[in-house]
Amino acid sequence: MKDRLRQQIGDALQACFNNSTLHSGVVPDVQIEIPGNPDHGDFASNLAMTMARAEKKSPRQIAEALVEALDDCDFLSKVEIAGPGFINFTLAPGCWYGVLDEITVKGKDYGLSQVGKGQKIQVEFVSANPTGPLHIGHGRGAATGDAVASVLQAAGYEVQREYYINDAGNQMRTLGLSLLLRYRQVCGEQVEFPDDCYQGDYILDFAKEIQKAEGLRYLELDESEAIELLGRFGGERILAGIREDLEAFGITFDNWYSEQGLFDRDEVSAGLKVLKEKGLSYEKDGAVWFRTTDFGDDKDRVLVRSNGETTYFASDVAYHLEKFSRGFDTVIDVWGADHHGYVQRMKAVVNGLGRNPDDLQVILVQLVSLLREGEPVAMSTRSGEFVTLREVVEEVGKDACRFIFLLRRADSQLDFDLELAKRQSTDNPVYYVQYAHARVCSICRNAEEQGVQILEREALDLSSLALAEELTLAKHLARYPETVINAAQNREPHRVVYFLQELAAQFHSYYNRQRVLVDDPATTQARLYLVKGVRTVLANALNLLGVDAPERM
RNA sequence: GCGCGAUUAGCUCAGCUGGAUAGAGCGCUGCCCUCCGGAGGCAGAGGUCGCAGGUUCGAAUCCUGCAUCGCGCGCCA
Repeated sequence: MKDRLRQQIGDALQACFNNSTLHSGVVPDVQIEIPGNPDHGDFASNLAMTMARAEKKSPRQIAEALVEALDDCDFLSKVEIAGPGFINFTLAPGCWYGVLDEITVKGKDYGLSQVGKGQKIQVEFVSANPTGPLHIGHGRGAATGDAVASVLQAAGYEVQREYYINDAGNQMRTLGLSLLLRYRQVCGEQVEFPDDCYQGDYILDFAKEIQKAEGLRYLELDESEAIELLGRFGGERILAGIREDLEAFGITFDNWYSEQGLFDRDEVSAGLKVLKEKGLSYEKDGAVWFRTTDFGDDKDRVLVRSNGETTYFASDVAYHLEKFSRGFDTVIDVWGADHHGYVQRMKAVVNGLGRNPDDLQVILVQLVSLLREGEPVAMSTRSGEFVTLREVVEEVGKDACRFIFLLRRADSQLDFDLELAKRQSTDNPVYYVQYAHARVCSICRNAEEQGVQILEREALDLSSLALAEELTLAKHLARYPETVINAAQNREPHRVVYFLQELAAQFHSYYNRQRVLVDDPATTQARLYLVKGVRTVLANALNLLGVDAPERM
């Protein structure tokens, strides 16, 4: 619709140049926006104002010339010049109801587009270390990454979802040590459990299981061997749990990528070699450094420590090098906001490797504060008693959990009230939206029970959709595709959430004032057609967020 | 100290990348049940968009400075 209008304006502009009403010949980017105030029509263009300087005429004069040159066309019902020089366009109601046909025809595909042109994008998210269960913060990262990926897919990008497993390095050793110490305790030894070991109860539980299954075997092993074995065992075990938790959360990855694999295939050392050959690294104080300062970082970063061990950063360099070699146009990393200091250096790496730093985009996900009836839920990381994602999903359900995680922009800190999430009332945004969907379904069931025959499109008379609220609903439905595109291009799935809340509000309001199933058959048919469009769009949008659209609740 | 991010209604937050009278939810006040699910709806009050400058036809939005808050600044991961 917008494009058609843009075309019309472009033609009018050309006509003005041709008949010399306007002189500059400069064709600016025609901006069309949707005014906040409905009195200003359905669309508005600021074209006349932006041209004022080049034309050396007042915006209103330009606007008049443009409006004069505008072809008569059936889809515009009113064109006005207003304010300092806005041109406001009001569309004929009929063309808004055309969107209902589009929705009906496209069904689940309504809202999909090809603006991504098949560009390859990888979204890497969660990527929690396999040293403990996922907690609530990981959950938000999971919901965000998955929704970003979905929204990108809907916009025509080719998307891969990847989980990077940090299964190498110190943390696995620490995990092995933690398990070994707990195991010794379980076996009756008096050993101290240091602060820098993993404190959570799950470690102790595993240790008990191991003792039960394998007896005292690990006591007899060489300590370093025991640590390695237990670290590997524990890591695999925890990772399996993470997969289960994510599955229960409705998230599946296309690829699980192991850091250890990078070492096994010598890709870390290969990556280091690439850097050296490009002159991007140097030795100092017995360590190897990356010249990230050449690309905007604060200081250079260590790749290989003086003791010969590579850093996590070295793995990440190799990992991102490898990612881009897989042919992605853009790589998106979803990180906890506490890692924001890391962004600059990774972009420096990408830059140093000869790519546009914007090819790596980082979405930072802020903390989640867990509340219960407004009171903070204690989350002591010291004792390891954090709230796990699993617990929260079990308590409030997948849908509420995912929806609430996406309620705010990712970089905005989020309050998550467990009681609110469970409440079945208007305070709870997820129920509010799902309920709208269930209500439409309910209406459709009633229609069926009453024996309402659904007519073919040709037999429908949409002119009975004459109410302002009906037009408003149709207009909102028409905005869904661009909402998805905006969400994709800005990597901001919360825009879909806001869209949904508004659509649900409009629907509830309409429902409350008007009956769909009325005595007049033509009106009933037309309203059912409208309301089914609402249902489809609600379902499509919820689906993008990984939230179910229930038929009854 | 340096860097990053924030600052919008009593509270939690949007604000479509520079547009016209700044929006929503919660909370508050007052209404609406012979009605397809009241698990709802309607209305009202509530703002010098942190402060001060600048850019221009036009600024919550862009630039500069300041203030306050949060986070990050290991040869950890």
